[in-house]
Amino acid sequence: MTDLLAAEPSRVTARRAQTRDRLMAAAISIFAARGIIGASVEEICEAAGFTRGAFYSNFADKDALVLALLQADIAGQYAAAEQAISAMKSAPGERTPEELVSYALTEFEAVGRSGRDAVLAQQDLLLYAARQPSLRDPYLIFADECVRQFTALIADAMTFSKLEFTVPFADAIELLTAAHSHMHLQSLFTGSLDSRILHTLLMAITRPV
Amino acid sequence: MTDLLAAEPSRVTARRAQTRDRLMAAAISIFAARGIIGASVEEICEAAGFTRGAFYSNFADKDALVLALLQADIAGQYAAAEQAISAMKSAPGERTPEELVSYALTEFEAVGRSGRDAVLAQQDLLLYAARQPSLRDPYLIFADECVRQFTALIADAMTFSKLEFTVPFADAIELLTAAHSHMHLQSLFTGSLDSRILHTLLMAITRPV
DNA sequence: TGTACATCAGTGAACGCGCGTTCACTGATGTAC
DNA sequence: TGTACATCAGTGAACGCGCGTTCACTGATGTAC
Repeated sequence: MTDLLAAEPSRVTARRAQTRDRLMAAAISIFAARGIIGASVEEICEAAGFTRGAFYSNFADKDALVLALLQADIAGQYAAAEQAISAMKSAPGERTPEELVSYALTEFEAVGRSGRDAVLAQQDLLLYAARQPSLRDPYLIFADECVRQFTALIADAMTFSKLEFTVPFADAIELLTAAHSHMHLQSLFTGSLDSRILHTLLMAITRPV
Repeated sequence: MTDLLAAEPSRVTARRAQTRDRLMAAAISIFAARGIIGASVEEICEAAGFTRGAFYSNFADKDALVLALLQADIAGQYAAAEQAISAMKSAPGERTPEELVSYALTEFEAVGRSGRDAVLAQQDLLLYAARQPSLRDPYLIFADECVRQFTALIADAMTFSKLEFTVPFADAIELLTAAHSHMHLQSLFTGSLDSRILHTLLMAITRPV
């Protein structure tokens, strides 16, 4: 019994895990460049330094890889939120409450996946999931988890900064999420992330406690 | 001289224009279903009732079709904005100023391309343009024009409703655009368009003159 | 520790398929007399 | 109006190519004695 249970995790050897990781990392940049639909398995394997056989030894097909990426992203998002909160709490200099929250959001960006590749890949993922019925539910779970992390971050930042929303909390989160996405998509064309809009929105929907 | 000038438009026969239109309409639904990258020329032609030769007789390649779609969308957007404004001005019943503006936005949705296919195709177009250098500038021109229409609509609606923004006008437009896009993307998963967020935002960033 | 064997992880050739694009063609449309 | 000819618009077969997926294989890793 004990042996059987122990056998399961030991099946996933370190070598195998590393191969999976390299394939997944390569996939993000290839997805960003060509889109999930346009990315060929060969191109991903080449970028990761493997042949196509290695891919099919690790993933049933392209959708399985996409699913694995979705699940892996949640962990990173969680770490980013935690780190952003503690960064804010030890923010240097004098700051207005709004600036503190803004600062937390900026940290959140910096820690999480927020480069051009990540933005392109993530947006592509959304569209892919909206089209592919088999990925719809996994994506919704992923999105929910992202909103949960984001909510925790904001709630903590608001309490710390002694601010409250002038609109229902859920609406505030949704508006911030919308502005956040918009900002990222803009950055695909301008080349740089401009968080002014997020700041404007924050000021418009918050007040001191 | 007159003949030469007159000859140009007569080159584009009615038959040819109709073929182009049918190909473009088919392209939107195929793009929505499979993505621009994943959509095959054959599938588009089949949906439009032509063979592939007809496609290449009308468009240099797939990118030329995408470009034509971009340009065609601007006209539709313009008509939608105009119609939304006049619909608002003759809105039935008693309404608060915010409701009037909300109503104008809702009308804007209803008239313009805002079905599931249009949302998917438009979002896909954004990503496609962000990746394809040759489509970057045409897309930016398109996006600018959309913002211009949207701005005209909002400005008119605000004046009519005797409201003003509590944030800079440009920021207000950007926030509304962000909420607007967010709403549409949400609808891809929920299946229905929920404009509550737009209304919340409007109330948060406006006040009576 | 050393050896013999078993299992595992990744290789690379092969397959069938569908794609984008081209082009010689034919029927439809337009023009000149 | 009718006829003969020219141009146009769309057809459909053909091409070369790259893709996803499979599979017999080999070298690497792990295990038992």
